[in-house]
Amino acid sequence: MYKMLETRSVLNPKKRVGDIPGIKVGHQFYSRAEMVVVGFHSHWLNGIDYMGMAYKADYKDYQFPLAVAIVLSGMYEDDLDNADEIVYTGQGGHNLTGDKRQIKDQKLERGNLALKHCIDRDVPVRVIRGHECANSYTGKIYTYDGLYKVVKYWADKGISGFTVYKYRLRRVPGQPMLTTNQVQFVYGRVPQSVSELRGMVCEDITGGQENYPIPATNLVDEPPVPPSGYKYINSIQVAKNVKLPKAVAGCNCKGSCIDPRTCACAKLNGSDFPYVERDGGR
DNA sequence: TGTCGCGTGCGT
DNA sequence: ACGCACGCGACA
Repeated sequence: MYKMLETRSVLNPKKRVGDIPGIKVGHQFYSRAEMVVVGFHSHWLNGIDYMGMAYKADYKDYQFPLAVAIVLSGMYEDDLDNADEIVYTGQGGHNLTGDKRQIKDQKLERGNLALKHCIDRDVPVRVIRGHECANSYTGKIYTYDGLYKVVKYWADKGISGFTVYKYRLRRVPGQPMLTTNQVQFVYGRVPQSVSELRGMVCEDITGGQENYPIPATNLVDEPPVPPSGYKYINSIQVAKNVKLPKAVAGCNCKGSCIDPRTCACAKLNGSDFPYVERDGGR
């Protein structure tokens, strides 16, 4: 422990906004602790890493607390991950153990307040995604996916009926392509055989819920990392613990209410994808 | 596979 | 000094 503190003080004693020297987009960590050690994300449990009031003197004109990094692991039921666009759920009211669902209303404080303050002055946030990975000693791998900007936030009623704060993040352009789970969907092209697809990571990301399988390939990761942290319902990527509600009797939505969390009768209607499905995992 | 409980740095 | 938090390993 002393060593970790020492190391940390040597590497990046102070939190900072934006990139950390030596850690490029696509960098893979094998545990949360590794990120703590290099000061990339200074919590081993928290999703939101932010600079507290102590940093106020260093960054005049900025509102504090101010967020610098977040981790997406697919643990929050109200998250939506769409690669370049993310809807991230704030912290709090979360049942850390057991079913990992929301059990209380969230408040606009701590990390939630810190993310809100990022909007005011376009402060970019480092985004790290967690994937399941058999090769890692923790069974998980965490990848730096680049800087995102928080473009808006709002309060919402989450799936479990409690107030959650949501943050829409958009990836800053001009960065290397998403190296983690750069999953290229081959929807629309029927391969002669499965083996024809290079870098196949998943034969059907919908898990058989669609009429046609939607395979995904990954030509970037070495070895390829399959989509795992999230699951797909009606082609919509949702957190793992999202459960399909009962179909609304007599609903004639014909797929228009395509969010599976509000309507079980939503169907995939042709090529009309409400969310881009380029990104597989998490 | 799911659940449980210990775990610890950081912000207040 | 206290409480929070998107891990992690253990056990069944």
